[in-house]
Amino acid sequence: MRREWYARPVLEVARDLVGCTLRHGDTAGVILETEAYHFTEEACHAYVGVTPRTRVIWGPPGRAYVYRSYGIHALFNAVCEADGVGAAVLVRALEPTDGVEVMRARRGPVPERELCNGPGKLTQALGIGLELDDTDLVGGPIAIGPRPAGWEDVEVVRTAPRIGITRAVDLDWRFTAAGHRGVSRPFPATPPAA
DNA sequence: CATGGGATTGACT
DNA sequence: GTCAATCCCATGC
Repeated sequence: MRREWYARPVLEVARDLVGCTLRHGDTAGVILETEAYHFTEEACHAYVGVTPRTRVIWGPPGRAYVYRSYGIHALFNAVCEADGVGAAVLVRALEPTDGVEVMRARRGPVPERELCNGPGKLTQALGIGLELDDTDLVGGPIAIGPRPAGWEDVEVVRTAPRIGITRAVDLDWRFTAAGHRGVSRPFPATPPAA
């Protein structure tokens, strides 16, 4: 994708990312689930302003924000909106397409469906580590491409509140591919009010 | 300089 | 269902 593609409202990018291909080296998968984060809401790391940790989120769009969660896992985000605006999309789950054998080697003996069905799992499967923080998604080691054959018309569902956060939990900023519900975790206990 | 918490996962009861 | 692991860094004294 070109840089302008990322320089849009973060909710649009989060929605459009579902069905796209995420690639690193010989491994790749189709994005099944995303969450949007914006500096105006408390759950976003950038909420606190520009710090050494959040510098990348506030930077130019089309770059990777990779950070360590719970001291153990690397989570991958695509930085969005204009330079100077703190916004990013967290990729929560993939359907593996390329390099499945490599993924299996990295992930260990887990069921096929658990290779990439979580934000920390997919980074491990694709070999995305903290050293790729602040790398470019335009011509860099990590790339995001358009929807592959068979995914052009995937239905994107704006689902439920985001997962694993303790603040701003009321925002429905999570998107999934229809038919792949609960790819990373079971649906939140409280589904969106009908 | 010390402390507390987090956008998670996997193992165990 | 519950709980520990583990480290970066923001915050407060």
